[in-house]
Amino acid sequence: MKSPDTYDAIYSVVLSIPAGTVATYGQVARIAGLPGRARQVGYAMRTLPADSGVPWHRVVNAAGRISPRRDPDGEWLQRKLLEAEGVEFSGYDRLSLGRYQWEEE
DNA sequence: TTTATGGCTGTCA
DNA sequence: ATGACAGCCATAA
Repeated sequence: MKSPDTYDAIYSVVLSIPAGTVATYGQVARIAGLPGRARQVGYAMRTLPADSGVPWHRVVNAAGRISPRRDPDGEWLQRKLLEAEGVEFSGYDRLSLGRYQWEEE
């Protein structure tokens, strides 16, 4: 792999997101020390090992929505997982960022 | 190696 | 609110 530290930092941040809250890709990227690399965070999620134990569902895009990924079922799964943590959705995939967005330490 | 694509973001029309 | 553009750069072919 190219930079293990990068992924490690990303995972670490995502793992730090409290249940019932969400964070944006850009936010995670910045906290992980990767400003402007939100996309790479998304890639990190995409290539996530199924057994990584990373709560990727707590990461949403800047609009407070679930990003349309390649696997249509994941979108549904993510919403379900978030609802299970107490996050309310306004529409099919929308949620109140102002209320659930994670405030980093 | 080069190219294309992508779970994004912020700005502007 | 929606759509187009331009940066960011790792992964896949």
